[in-house]
Amino acid sequence: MPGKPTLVWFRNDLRLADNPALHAASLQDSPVLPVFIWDGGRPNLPGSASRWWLYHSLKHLAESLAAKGSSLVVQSGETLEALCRLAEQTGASRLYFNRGYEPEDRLLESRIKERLAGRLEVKSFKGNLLFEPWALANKQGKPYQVFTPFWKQCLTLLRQETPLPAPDGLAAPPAWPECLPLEVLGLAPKLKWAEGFHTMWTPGEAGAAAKLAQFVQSALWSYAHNRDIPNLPGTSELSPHLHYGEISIRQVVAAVQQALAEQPHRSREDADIYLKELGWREFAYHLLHYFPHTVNAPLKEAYRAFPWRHDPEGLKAWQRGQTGYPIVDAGMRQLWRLGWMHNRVRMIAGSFLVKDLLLPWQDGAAWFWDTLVDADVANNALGWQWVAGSGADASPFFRIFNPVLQGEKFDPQGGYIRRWVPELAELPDKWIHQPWKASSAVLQQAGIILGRNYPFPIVDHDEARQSALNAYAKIRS
DNA sequence: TGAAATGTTGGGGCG
DNA sequence: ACGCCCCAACATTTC
Repeated sequence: MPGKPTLVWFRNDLRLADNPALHAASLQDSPVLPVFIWDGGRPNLPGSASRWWLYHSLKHLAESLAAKGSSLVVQSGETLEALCRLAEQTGASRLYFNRGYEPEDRLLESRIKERLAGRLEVKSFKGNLLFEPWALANKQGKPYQVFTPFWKQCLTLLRQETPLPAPDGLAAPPAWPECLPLEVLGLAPKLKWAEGFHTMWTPGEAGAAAKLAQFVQSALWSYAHNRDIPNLPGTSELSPHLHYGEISIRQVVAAVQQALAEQPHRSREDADIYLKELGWREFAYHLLHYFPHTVNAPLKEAYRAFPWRHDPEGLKAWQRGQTGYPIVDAGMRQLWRLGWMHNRVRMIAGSFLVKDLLLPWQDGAAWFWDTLVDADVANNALGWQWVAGSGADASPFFRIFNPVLQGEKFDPQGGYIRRWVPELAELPDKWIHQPWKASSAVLQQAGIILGRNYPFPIVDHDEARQSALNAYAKIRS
């Protein structure tokens, strides 16, 4: 029987299908030893919501591996130490993994190769992006800072690729190393907070595949319009699955391409717009790779001098969905309940924090990091810097969302508000996005007492807009 | 992947 | 019939 085992190090690629590292390992005529290591000391440790997801995803992965006659070896501790120890204990001759793209990942991977390459074959694969950050450059040979040309190049390079199948079976090693029960990692939240997450999410590869199939069957074909309507399931809802690699980006693209090929009458325009959104994800990783400091600091130097306010009460009101602006509050409460917020509302709520409250985007990024199940270093930094106007190809600072107009435009019947801010449910459409303008009779009729069961606006948007423009003027010249 | 401020136009009321 | 004014409606500029 077989030679020495191949260690397959699982990270943000918690799937069996289209997993290049696992696939390559399964082709070797030797046992496969899947391993996951929880390093509680690493930077950018997943936030609470993300850890909830990870716990369930690992559980699912372990079951899938068991069904293939294999097992997931779970350990905790410093990653390099754990891998060395495992290599030693198991006598492994190979270490395979899919590359990660956070700055710390790059560093860790090179340390692993340095340390282990003499003793076993260390091989890494591209599993999580269409184009690795360093694979693309503009005509001057420099990293892109504008999305459109970046995406144009992506499209010229994009090929129809067939995703790899899941391995039929995985040969087990003669003995399994020590494995921690998942519960020991302390990933699941102690509060009941996350219980509602299950109403929307099924972490794991099967849940991801189901979401993709559902999306390609329906919402994809009205994506151009419906993706902006927060009260509709108009988006793919794949972000957390993609973050943990329960589905690969290549599988998603292939599914869209295949649907287009099989149903030529379908709207290519909608599909193209969706693919472009995936392009923003690629762009985020590209930027993170070349400008790693932008996780915490603005890409545009001038923004370092921006006169942000200090307002713990305002921040708290925003976090709890008590700003008095219904669309903002609805978004923040959806986030708390589902670990997710519709993208249109992320822009509105983000703009409100940064431009109406004049609070640093890093505060918003930190809250999102802890509460989003799809929290992702690259996407979070890109999204917040876009909102704040301080990033690459960002929304100009003076582009300030009006929360009332945005609400009226994208939630005209107020269904989203009524769902997430139930105390406003009885208000007529006309006032649902600006309850403070309703007459006292209307408010009474709807059972609302402003300042009691729903707050007055914590800032006046028109005044806040002027303050924001004044603040912006200070850093402009 | 905004919104407000400002500018322009053209139809209709009216002396 | 004509010029003048008003002001939607739309376009452009500015933040």
